[in-house]
Amino acid sequence: MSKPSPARYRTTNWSSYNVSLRKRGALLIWVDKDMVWRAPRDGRPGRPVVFSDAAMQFCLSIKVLFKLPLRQTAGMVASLLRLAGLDWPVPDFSTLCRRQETLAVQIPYRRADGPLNLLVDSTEIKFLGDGEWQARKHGVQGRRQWRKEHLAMDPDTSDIRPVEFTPSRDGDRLGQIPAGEQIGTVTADGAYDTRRCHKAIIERQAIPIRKNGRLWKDDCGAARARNETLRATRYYGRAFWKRWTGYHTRSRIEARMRCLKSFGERIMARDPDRQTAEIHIRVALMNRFNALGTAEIVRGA
DNA sequence: CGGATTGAGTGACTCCGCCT
DNA sequence: AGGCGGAGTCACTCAATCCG
Repeated sequence: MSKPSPARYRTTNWSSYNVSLRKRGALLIWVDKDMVWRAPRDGRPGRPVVFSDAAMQFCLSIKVLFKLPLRQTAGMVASLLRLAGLDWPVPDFSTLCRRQETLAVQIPYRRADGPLNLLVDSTEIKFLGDGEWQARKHGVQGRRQWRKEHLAMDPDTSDIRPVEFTPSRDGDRLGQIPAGEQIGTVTADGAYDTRRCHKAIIERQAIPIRKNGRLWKDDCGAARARNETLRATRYYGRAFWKRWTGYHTRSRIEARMRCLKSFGERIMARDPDRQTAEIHIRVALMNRFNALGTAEIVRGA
């Protein structure tokens, strides 16, 4: 048996790995200045991770951005690094695939002062194709597979905050917002008007807001808070309420949804975890580009 | 030192989509 | 419709590291 070639990549000077890419000319605008290509020692037994999560996210970002398959992504990243004059190894496409499954994508976001007001919406993204493997894997036959994707936008910065991405039959959760962060209001449509959602929102001491609806039974804190909101809405009327809650800004999150869809209607990954990672990478890219500059619209004199 | 653990590389398998 | 190439995933193997 022929033994694996000595290294497809030249041996690397590991000590140079911690050099900030930005200092290298910032060839790649979405690379964080603190990005470390090589994974730090984690002290666990076993073969250590070669590539850091940041490196993985970078490679997968290239993949998403240029709509490349895994194999071509590895080649493109190698080429980019060469252009940047960096002698760094590039993960194998198989490594990319495996690490994508467990990758915790870092989604950059900016924060304005004051409590966070969230606009929540969801959209659906189609699986790759309708092949038999899906029916086999997911036990659903003859039905198109969709993933529901939840986005929460911070209207102050237009950044998308970490989202929950669940199979459509699962419930909704207000996850991934740091526990220390104060949430002011959560604005969502009727799809989120469930007791579980309200419970999650009330637990964070936030005010849930929705368009219209009937009163619930006053049997728990979540229901009472919701009823109060509804009564206020009815009392003051829709127009005032709209101004009060800024509901019209919902159109902004729908614009962000369209933006997200511009990455393509389909996700390449087949496994749910990898799909989640892929969506998160799209969101991270959107926020990154958003942070580069957003049009500021002011009323004329 | 050697077993346990875990990540990376390799080849094979399967699916998708294009082409004929 | 079927062939074929490209692509994603998986099982297996190898390699590196920890720990008793």
